[in-house]
Amino acid sequence: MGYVFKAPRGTADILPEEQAYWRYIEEKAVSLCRWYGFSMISTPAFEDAGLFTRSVGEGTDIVNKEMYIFKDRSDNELALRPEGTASICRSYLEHGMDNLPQPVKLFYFADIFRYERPQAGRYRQHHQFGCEAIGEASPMLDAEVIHMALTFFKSLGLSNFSLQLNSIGCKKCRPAYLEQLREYYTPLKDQLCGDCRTRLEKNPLRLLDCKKPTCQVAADESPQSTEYLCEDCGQHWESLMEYLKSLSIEFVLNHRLVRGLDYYTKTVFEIQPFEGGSQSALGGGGRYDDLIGMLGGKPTPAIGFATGLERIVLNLKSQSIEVPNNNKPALFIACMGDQAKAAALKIAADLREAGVSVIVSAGERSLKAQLRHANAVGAASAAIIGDDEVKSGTVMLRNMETGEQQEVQPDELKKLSAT
RNA sequence: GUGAGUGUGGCCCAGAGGCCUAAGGCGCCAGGUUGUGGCCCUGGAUAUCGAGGGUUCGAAUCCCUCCACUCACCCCA
Repeated sequence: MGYVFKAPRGTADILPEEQAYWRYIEEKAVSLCRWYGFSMISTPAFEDAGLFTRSVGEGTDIVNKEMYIFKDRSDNELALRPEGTASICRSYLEHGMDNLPQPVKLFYFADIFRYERPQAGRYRQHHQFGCEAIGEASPMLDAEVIHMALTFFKSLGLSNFSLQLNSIGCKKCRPAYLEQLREYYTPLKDQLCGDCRTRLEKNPLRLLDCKKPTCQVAADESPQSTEYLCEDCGQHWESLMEYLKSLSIEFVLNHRLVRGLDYYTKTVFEIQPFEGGSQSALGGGGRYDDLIGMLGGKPTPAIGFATGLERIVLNLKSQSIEVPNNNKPALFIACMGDQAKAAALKIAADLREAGVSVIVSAGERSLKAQLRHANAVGAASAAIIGDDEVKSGTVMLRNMETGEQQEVQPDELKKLSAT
């Protein structure tokens, strides 16, 4: 391994043998989005850093210590996107999508960058599939997005997860709740960890998801946000649960689920695998009714969801879920002699035009070696072309499964369908 | 940021001061009679033993420093 370059820490090559998983996931996602009426959108991998500091929040870990910030040659402060939603909202505003029929439903695949210590299921560059429904406040949409997320995982064959759900209110009712939290926690201050003492001042919500045992004990007894919702949020919350019920969606009411981004309002949810702890969430999302406004748009409610593809692959593997592999060629052409090579090339070209996947053996190898290769790549059939075949204008077609072979006209090969 | 573990050919790994000019398996290449795969057999290529320094007559094996990777914590996907 004395090479000069390697993939930077926290990044990974997705090798050919891995790609089947990725295609499997992407194809499911795309067709699912069509069923739910979402259209695909792509946005740049980097944006003005301010977009994220403003939307994700100054006090969040993502902005504080995980964002890839850099200045370009014109001194613009840019950041590799640390999440997907902010960019989508920026694009929504920039392209006047508020003039489209609402809600505007968008989905995306995006590389996400966060400067973190890598470990299982966590990378500095990872990939998310996400969707956002912008411009409608109804909890129907919350239910639909949640339903879509769950359907997505189920359609992949995953069932080893639970839906964690909570409502964290809005800017009207949250201050009162935060006040309750402070009142509750302040007498307990001495039992809290250092982080939580500062959270008490800066971001009391985050007190709830601290992992330290002593802090957890405190969190168990803490006031619950759903008890302090305002009229509007309370109604929203109740209806959402009704809708979920009518969709037969089970969930775990997790009053300590608060999520790490500042822009969430009302509904928040996370999909958590049964194994792997809380740091291995498959996906998560929630409502962000104030975000578009924070970015300079008129008040526009929205809800979204995102999931990490690496973590899905991890789960597909741990659940031993098989994914289709379409990489095997229908035909491998072995050839010997200059004339045969030219003929092989021509036949392959014609077959591909006819929709048959073909690999032509190139180079100077023995027939034995060529067939070994045919076997290794999993070709269903092999065509052998040598001097005899060149003379007669035929090819020897060999079934790689049974070993049977027969002389056929090149055109016959078009019957071989791609597998 | 913090803590723990690991670093030997493309991959998995043996090896614990001299028998290592480094074993084995997988994979790769070639051959087992002339144009035939998958099994089997034979042969072959590929290792500055993570890097640098030190101890020693002698180090992959001991010590130091650094680097990388992995896992965990924080937090998220």
